[in-house]
Amino acid sequence: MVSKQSFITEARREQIIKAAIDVICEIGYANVSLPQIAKKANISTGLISYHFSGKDDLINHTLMYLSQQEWSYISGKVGPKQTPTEKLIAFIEASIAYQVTHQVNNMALVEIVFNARTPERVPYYKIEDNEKDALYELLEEILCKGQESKEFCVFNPEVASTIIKGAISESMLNSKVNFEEYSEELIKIVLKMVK
Amino acid sequence: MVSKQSFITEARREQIIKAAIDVICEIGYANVSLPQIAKKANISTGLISYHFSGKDDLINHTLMYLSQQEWSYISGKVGPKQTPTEKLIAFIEASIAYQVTHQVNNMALVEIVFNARTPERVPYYKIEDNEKDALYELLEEILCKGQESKEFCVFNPEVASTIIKGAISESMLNSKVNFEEYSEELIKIVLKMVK
Amino acid sequence: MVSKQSFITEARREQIIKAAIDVICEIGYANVSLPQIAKKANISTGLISYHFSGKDDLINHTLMYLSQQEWSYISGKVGPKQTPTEKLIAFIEASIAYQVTHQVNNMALVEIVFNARTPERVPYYKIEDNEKDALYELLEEILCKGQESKEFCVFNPEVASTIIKGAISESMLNSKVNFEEYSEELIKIVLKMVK
Amino acid sequence: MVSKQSFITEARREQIIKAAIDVICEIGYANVSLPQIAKKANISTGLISYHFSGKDDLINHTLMYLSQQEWSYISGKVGPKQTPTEKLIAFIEASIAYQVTHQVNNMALVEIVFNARTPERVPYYKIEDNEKDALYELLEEILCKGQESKEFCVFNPEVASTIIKGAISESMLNSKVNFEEYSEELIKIVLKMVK
DNA sequence: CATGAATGAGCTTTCATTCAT
DNA sequence: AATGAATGAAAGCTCATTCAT
Repeated sequence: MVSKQSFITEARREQIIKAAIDVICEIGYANVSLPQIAKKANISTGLISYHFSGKDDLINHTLMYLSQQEWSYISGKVGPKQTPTEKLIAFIEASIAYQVTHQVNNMALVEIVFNARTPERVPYYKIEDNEKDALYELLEEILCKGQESKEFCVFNPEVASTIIKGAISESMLNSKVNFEEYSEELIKIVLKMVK
Repeated sequence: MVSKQSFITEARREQIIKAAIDVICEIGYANVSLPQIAKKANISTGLISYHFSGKDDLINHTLMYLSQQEWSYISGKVGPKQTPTEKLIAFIEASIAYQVTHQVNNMALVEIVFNARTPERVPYYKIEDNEKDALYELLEEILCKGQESKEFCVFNPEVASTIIKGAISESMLNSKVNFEEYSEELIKIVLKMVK
Repeated sequence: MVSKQSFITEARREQIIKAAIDVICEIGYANVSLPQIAKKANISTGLISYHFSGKDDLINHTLMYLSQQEWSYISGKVGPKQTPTEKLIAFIEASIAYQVTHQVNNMALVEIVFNARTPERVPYYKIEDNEKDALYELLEEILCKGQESKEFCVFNPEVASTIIKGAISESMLNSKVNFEEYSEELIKIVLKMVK
Repeated sequence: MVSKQSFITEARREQIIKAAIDVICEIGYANVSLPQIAKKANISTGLISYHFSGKDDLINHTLMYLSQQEWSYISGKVGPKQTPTEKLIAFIEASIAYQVTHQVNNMALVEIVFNARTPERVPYYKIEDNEKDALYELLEEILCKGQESKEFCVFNPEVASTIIKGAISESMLNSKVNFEEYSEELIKIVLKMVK
């Protein structure tokens, strides 16, 4: 049983994280401040410090929250599929769909990953993150399984997964792109690539 | 004729821009401040305000500088090539080579594009930038020419260029990637894709 | 009869006071905060506010506690002695011994006396404090009795007591001092002074 | 030649230090804040940070300023005297006179010494400070010279100097004390002690 | 052209205190 | 009697910018 107190705390923490996500999207990571997050959440600034050990801690928890959301969405779509080809298609479709249906989440994730740094000033995008890598590993695993079963041809799976991930990420940046069309085309090209 | 004053001014501006690039790489866009750039350039903070109308202005000029550097490097490699296939290969090779030989420039460019926002809080990565688009257009042009000359098969050139650009960008984020190998593999796969 | 409730209350209050003494020694009066005292006592911050009307109230009770400890220690050693000379020696010995055997208490006392102020910003070391003055009065009484009985020569007892008190206090500040030697020497000199 | 710029800076630094001294006396070390010092000096808070690297730095410079003031006053009175006895008398007279004529300085010095701590939380009164020790050494030197010339009798000079220093310091704390009388009496007693 | 002095706003963090439970 | 949640104020510090020189 979860005590009432820890329930309140958990609810508050999630409320703060969601406010952080909104503010990050609206004004950008570089301009985010605790007072603005507090304002968005209609609480006092001090309450954020009460529930998180500091700004870094809040950002890290927000990143974890966002990574888990993305992971559970995509892996949920891929899991039920049987063959590597089906899984690969599902992976691409789900990845792009997530960017459309969870725009705010996706944008906040990008903002954090490309802006946050460790206290030693190492950029987050140069660190190995479990959740981020989890999606990479899922994709690589699909590609390898496909090669083992001879459904896919011979290619370097790591390079291929990087290409696919890059193509997915890039779609967000090209405002001219129609996501449905892009998704279909990307699947066609990728299938041509791996078959 | 360029006056002596404007010559000094130009030299100063470039000195400041280069210092800004270094500092952005070292501590990240979100942590950059004019005093730190001034320190790196061994000048007073006020001098930056004298040569640029503000922090935003300096960032914008730095971005333009970086975009032009990248553009001239890549287009310089692509230009001499004759056939679309050769041009495509040269584009990919040059793009990845630039990331390796101009790491600091590339990193600063990424930092700015993914962090800076207009005064209205619109992220730079959602705006159409002339220089950024210039590379996109060059790539799309290569692809279209190749399709016209029947060297390339039928595919949506906009989607394809987004995929290629994404694959190039992503390489920077995957620390495990060996750039030479990645470049070769990517060319193979892209050729398979377009042929 | 003391009720169970007030017994618990008293125990809590002493627990908090002792935690306050420890924290004051460790980080200094100027840096002390209720949360840190609560942490040291393994209780919630709110509980301190429940048992004391505020931070000032806690400090005042801590000061009273420390003054009483010192007073009972020293007066306990002096009381049994018979002659003024014996009492004077006992006073000096006990005063210096207390600083050695109750270092933490002594240090916390000094920290509070030299740092705390009334709400009107009057420093505690400029106020007449009953317990602090009690020791002064004891010493002056000894000196006067000795003059009355002709054991001591003629001198201004108030000045002499201030000198003796100062010599005792100062010993704490000179890290080179060996307390046993200092105590012996001080007694010699004081006896020479009063005889 | 001192440049005009460094002159302005020096004047500002001294102005800030003097404001700090006043505020420390008025509200006590534990309550001092940069905004209050700035208010007293009629400048912005940021300007203090511009001239000093931080609050600690300002406090340290204030302490140095106060120590040097005291040292130059006392050593200035002692220096011209010829015999150890004369020097000893001058030392005591000057020490107590300084406390009377420079009450604010003396109080601020006491506040800092008894309240400030290093970043590692070591109290200043447990550290060896050059200026503080300078006065101690001057006194000990006087005592030793007097013993060498047989003007003074045999005693432990370190203990004696601690006693004298303590007697001087304590005078500040006893509000009943008349300083002139105290000075005279103390000299009498000390001379009796050393002769 | 260049500097150093100066300001005011903003940030992160900590604190004393209150209150519902 | 005791806790945890919450607030508002204040702290130290850094910043972007301006300005006199």
